[in-house]
Amino acid sequence: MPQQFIPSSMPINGGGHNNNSHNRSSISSSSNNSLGSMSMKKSKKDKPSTRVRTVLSESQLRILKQMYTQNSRPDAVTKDHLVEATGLSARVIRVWFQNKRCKDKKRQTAMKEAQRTMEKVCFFLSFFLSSS
Amino acid sequence: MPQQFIPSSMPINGGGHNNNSHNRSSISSSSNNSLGSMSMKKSKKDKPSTRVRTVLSESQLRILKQMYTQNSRPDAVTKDHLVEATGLSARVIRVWFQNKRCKDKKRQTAMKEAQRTMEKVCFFLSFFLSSS
DNA sequence: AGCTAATGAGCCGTAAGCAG
DNA sequence: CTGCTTACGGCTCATTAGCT
Repeated sequence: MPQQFIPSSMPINGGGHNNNSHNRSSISSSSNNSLGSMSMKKSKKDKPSTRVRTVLSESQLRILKQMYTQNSRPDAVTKDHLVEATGLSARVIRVWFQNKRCKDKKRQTAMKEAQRTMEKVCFFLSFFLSSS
Repeated sequence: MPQQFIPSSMPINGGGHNNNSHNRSSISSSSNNSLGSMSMKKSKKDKPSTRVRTVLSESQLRILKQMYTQNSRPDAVTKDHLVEATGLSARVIRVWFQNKRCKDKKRQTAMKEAQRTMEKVCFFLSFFLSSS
């Protein structure tokens, strides 16, 4: 249930990294293409654990993001384009956009909520101050 | 930013034992690498202690350090380059950067602290001197 | 002894999986 | 498709252990 909570406090800090980190990414190490050949069944029964997480490289991410700003819901042709441009599989592209949309929406909702509570706080604050 | 608390908050995650070990003993001190004939796999029983400490050669270290000055937090592509350039495993590269960052940070913090206490000392010193 | 690779725990962001 | 959950890769920080 609560994977998501609204922090409600300014980033007190967080351990760790400066807020600007866009550093994420990775590349497939030299030319792997793990798709296909690996016989991983899609049986829903048991997969004790082998999910292959593709790590997107900086450049791939940049391409995807740019496209996203133009159109968050690209049609098939566009996706095809992206496949070619990034070298990723169509599936990865699709999933990326899905996740991105979802994430964005969630963030926006959280932001609105935060703003609302902020306004409330400000209101009460001004109220108390004016009463004295 | 300077202060860092370790929250130690709720233990949400169950478990989490992940261990991937790619083990690769790369011992390349400048030249020779021949084989790792000694393949000590980790048998879970009997050697609580045999860590393979990689000794970095001068040239490898130079490459890493130079890259570090440019970017202390390289992305995967860059790391991949480093893997190729140094002949070290990706894991070793990653760990090196982690340790380096940590070390740097610690040193910097210590330096700041030292400076602060220095200022205090100077202040008191000047105070006592002026009083006489 | 000091340096510093390596390890482990705890956490975060997010790609992948699945239900609806 | 959305929305939620899960598992993975990487990070920090503290600690352990192998060199010179």
